[in-house]
Amino acid sequence: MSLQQAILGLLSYRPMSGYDLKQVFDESINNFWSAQLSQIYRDLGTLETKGYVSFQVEPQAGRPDKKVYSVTGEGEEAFQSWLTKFPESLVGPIRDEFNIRIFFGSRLSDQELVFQMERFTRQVRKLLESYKLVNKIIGEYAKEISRPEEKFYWQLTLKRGIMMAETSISWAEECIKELKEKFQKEGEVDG
Amino acid sequence: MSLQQAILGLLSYRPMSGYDLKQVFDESINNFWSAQLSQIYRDLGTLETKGYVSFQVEPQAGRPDKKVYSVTGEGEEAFQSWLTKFPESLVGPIRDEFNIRIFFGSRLSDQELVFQMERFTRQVRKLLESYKLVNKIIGEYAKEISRPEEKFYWQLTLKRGIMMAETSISWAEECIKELKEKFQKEGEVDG
DNA sequence: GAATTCATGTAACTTGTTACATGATTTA
DNA sequence: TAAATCATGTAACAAGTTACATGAATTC
Repeated sequence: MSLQQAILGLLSYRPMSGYDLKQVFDESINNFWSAQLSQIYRDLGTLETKGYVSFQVEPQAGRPDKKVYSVTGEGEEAFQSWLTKFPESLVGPIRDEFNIRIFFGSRLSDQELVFQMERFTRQVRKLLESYKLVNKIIGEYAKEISRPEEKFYWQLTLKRGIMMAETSISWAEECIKELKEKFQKEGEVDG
Repeated sequence: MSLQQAILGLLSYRPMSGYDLKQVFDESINNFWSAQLSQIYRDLGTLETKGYVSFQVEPQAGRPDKKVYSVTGEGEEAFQSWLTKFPESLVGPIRDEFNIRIFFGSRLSDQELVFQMERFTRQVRKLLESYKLVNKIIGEYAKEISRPEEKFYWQLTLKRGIMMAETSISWAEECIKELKEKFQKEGEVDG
């Protein structure tokens, strides 16, 4: 459901093709909602059947034709009504495969866990770096679509991603410390 | 995929019915992986077809029969091999509907956003409270299954949940502050 | 008397992922 | 010459959600 809403919201800024939408997802929304191209195309189809979007074919020289989608009046209405109806529960389920492996960590060596945790922090640090870039893109994009007032809200959501990433790093570092202490103690007992 | 692995891992501690598994998910794993009962039953079926689990029917007085599942040798092997093979990317996609609404926050009033943010913090605070309970359950459960060494790893994953929840609250409070500043400024301009 | 707990599931549906297919143009 | 980019999608599958069905026992 939410992917369709996100698509409607993005199209309300400016008409786009499925391919364009994928770029926007990857360089901004990705932080809290990701989407595969195949899913975007499918949901654009569903939205069209519902009458929430319509498209115009834009021929291109030496490139495949573009289908440029825009939100219809009905779509605009549906999106606005979805947006204002916040669900009772604002905290959704989390799914994290890394945590499952840590949960069953007794089956792995503590050295292996430290190694994976370090790999984890490196990946999250990269993510954090990419967020800095997103911050720039946000400002430019807001100007591009002549909606400077959007920037404020986009930054709120980005801020959350940044804070979460920073917390992830702190957590992993804490884990590494505890794991190292653990196998130092165990070493003492053994030796 | 991961749900099946989580089920195998939990069953390796002690044989359980689908219903039992649901309880364990709800009061511990829920923090980073949730599951519907219907999905658990389905995946138990799939695991059985794969030969990774087997069950024994346990008749009960005045209650429906229990199907108590346990991990087979093959299942044990499959789980261990999954566990040791960490994927290249340790940071999975996030999906958060609340963030989508904030992202498109310019379509809502700042007062409404403050209201929802406050509701959000209250819900996360409740979650945090429930984590304290989980902490107790973890200790008891580790003893119950005679695996005191598990507690350490369970606490690592729980710690992450706690830190994430705390960060969410900080973020929302920061947002509320900024939103209030925003509409105070706008009030000044208007008045 | 109504709701919750225990215990099983099925069916229908929605959402997300992976692989495949096409084909020109541009960059390394 | 291989790959990435632009641009469309389809098909098959996996995973997750919601609604429905049964039925006794217990608690409010």
